[in-house]
Amino acid sequence: MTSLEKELFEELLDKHHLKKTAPRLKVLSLLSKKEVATSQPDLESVLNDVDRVTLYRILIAFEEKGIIHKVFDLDGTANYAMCSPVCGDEHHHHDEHLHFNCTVCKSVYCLDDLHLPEIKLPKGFKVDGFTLYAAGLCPKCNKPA
Amino acid sequence: MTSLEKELFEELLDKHHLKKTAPRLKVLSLLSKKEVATSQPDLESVLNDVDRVTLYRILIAFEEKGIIHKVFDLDGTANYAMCSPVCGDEHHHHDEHLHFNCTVCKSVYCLDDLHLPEIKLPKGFKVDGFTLYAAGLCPKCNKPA
DNA sequence: TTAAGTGCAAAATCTTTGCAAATGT
DNA sequence: ACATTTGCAAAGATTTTGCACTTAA
Repeated sequence: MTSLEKELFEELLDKHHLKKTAPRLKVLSLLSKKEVATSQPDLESVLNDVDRVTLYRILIAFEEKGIIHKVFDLDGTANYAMCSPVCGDEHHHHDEHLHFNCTVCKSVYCLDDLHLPEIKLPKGFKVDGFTLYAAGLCPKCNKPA
Repeated sequence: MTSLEKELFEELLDKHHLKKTAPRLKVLSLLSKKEVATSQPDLESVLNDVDRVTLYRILIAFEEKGIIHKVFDLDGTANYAMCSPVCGDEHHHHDEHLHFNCTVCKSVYCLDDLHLPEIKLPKGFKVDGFTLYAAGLCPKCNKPA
């Protein structure tokens, strides 16, 4: 973790009135490094010096504050990813992103900036937001053999 | 369960080489009655004479055969719904449906027949199928007070 | 100093597995 | 009769809760 990154993370924690503790910085560092969403078990195995319970609590806190968000992969396991660089305020959650599930490597990509076309629902439904899941092959697994 | 329904369910089970047992018929009857997807805990509480383990196994078997499908609500809990009337063959799963999550009553509607507009992904991704989630108010909860 | 956060132990849940008894074909 | 399917008991895994100790502010 570069010192620049560290500053960024500390700023982020400050902004949300969270203390800048080692476990939290580790989680942020890890998630921000990855372009894909990471499952709780995966995080756990990498952060093996952080207590499992602490990890749970960090993830919950981060999600509440809008620092990270949860997406579910095809098996229904929760994966966590940073909210796009500076979406992070608690009220404005733009959920209009695409989550891409790779069927081979199981990675979950959050393709945040993508315009969804207008979609019309049957009468009576009032839509607050969309989330689109796509399944298929990610660039890495789509390489010709 | 009318005798007509019963016939239908038995036929369905036959088609998939599953025995027509009481627990299975109950699950089918329950799910087919509901327009919305039902969570495993909900099913469990209604089918209180069916063992929890049996329910797990029935749901797994039905899903494998393509009789029902799983959708995840906003909290990540799995909800089960009948596959649309006669989609039920194991190979052709048209996943192009919209799952609507009501934020008030938590119901999950499967709006199967809905055309999704074309969506373009970044280079390198190969898409097999889309699933669209929408959150908001369902017709019931959207009624003026 | 003190409120927030961590880590451990223990409870509560949820899910899976093994096997004998029951059931459908 | 035979292969499935069920129900129970027990193992395994996951998640939550309580509380004393530590740490950032």
